[in-house]
Amino acid sequence: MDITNRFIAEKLNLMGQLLEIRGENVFKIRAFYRAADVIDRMGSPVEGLDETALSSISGIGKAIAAKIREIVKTGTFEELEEVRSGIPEPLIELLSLEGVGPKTVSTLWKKLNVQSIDDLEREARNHRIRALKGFGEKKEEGFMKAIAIHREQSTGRMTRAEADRVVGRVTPALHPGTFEVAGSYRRGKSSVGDIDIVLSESASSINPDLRRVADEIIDVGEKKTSLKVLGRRVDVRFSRPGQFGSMLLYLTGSKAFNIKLREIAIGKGYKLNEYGIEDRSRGGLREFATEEELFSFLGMDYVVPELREDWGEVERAVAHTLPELVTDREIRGDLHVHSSWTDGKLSLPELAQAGDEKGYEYLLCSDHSATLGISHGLDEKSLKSQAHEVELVNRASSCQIIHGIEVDIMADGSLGLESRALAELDLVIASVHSGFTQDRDVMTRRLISAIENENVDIIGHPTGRIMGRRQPVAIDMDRVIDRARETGTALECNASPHRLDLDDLHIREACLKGVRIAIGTDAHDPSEFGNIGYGLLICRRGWAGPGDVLNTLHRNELLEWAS
DNA sequence: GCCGTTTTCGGCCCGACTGTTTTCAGTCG
Repeated sequence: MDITNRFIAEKLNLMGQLLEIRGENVFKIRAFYRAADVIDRMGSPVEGLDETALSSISGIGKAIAAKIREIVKTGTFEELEEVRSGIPEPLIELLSLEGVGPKTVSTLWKKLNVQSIDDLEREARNHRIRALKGFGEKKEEGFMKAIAIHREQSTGRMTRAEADRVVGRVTPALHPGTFEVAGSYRRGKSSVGDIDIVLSESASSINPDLRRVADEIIDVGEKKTSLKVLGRRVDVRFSRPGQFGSMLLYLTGSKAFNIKLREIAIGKGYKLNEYGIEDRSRGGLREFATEEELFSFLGMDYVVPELREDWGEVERAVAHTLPELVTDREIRGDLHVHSSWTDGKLSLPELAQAGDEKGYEYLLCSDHSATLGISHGLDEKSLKSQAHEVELVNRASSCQIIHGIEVDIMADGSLGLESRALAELDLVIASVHSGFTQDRDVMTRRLISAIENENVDIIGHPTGRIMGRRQPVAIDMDRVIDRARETGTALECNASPHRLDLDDLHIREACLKGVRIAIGTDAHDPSEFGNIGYGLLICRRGWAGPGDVLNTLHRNELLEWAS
């Protein structure tokens, strides 16, 4: 059985939670959380690393390195099992309740023998909690409410499309130029937890407008207001215009990035917070209306939001060696669209026209192959007719249709169409659409045999994940990326907000190794062409430069690359 | 438990908000 980074991170995280409930040293606890976070965010598996290699990773020392080795060998570690044996397992679920942390759990457990959410509900209903020191009526009500929320929704994250709908509802209530959406939304993450907005107007002047667009007001304060909009949490933070830069920086995060920046400030004798920078010895607050001024004050280059993850960008900004990222100006076309020849809505002439309107040089028409029954896929014969129509349409349009296909990768790694048919096409995308539950080794070999096929140019949505619906397939991405580099095959960044596949970390790994990325919207409908922006954000988060992305090539360069 | 061109010991990001309190603990982001 493979030990994934996620699995290791979960064990370390669990250790942190258990130690919290036990009331251990907070810095020891933090060390476990930090190590878990570091492991979880690493692009390549740590399973094969020895203790020396592990402890050279920042945030992992000798002790945790040894525990990771133990997890790889046995699936757990001795100290974890020891701590776990003294604490009832359901206690941990209590931590997922809003407003309930380790101290609360610990007190409830020791004083009232509350071991589960059901226990807590019973005690709260019988008003036995208010009798405890430090607890009262409000706390009891809060617990009941938190339990209700917990049961109602195991709160999933939003897709970017959903986040855009929430933002689109809130921002008309705000005045242009007075606000910025911050948080993971601004960083371009593939999914978003809640929406954070920084606003340079005062609470009193704007709150009535916000009330109108909200389903519910959660909190109202002088410094921040929390709303529920379209069922999602929106936090609005008020800032004086003169302090807007530091507030925006703070609320954009990521948390790890903020901590790194504060450490840099400390190293220079300053204290950084959301109001500005204080001189630790002389006092006095220096304010920043823009983020650019703040970065400059700290001697750093401006770090775009997409890079703010503490993946090495802070050091690069200090050394003035930040990478050049791909931008929308360099995108010359969409490398994955469907037509009405199969399950798409637009005919080829309509596609070409839509491409024109987007200012594209080309669109890669990649309909499904016949093996995928549901979408009336193309066979060799219909591909020939389609090729003929493509030729006709291209004569009348400035946006050129590149004739391709999205061919199925079958369970055994073979392709859904004969090589003879594929060889006729300009570009071939190969994707997995079935048999997602194969084990890791089989799935990896399946993808690699598609990569090795001489006709395949791009692997479509390589992990197959669909947000909130389907987990990514088990796959050895290192091996896939290595083989893609050796064969000159590109990997897709599927820009559908439900997929965003590959995601940022894998894009980063691929680019580091010299594998090209193809951004494709997988559009079946004209409204989906705009999704290209989501894919672009993910690529930028993966540190992709213009040279890493196939869509920056001119049509003739692209066709040459594919041949 | 982790970390280090000022440190191998003594630090570890910082503030808002709530509910419980007469000055603070706990939780959250």
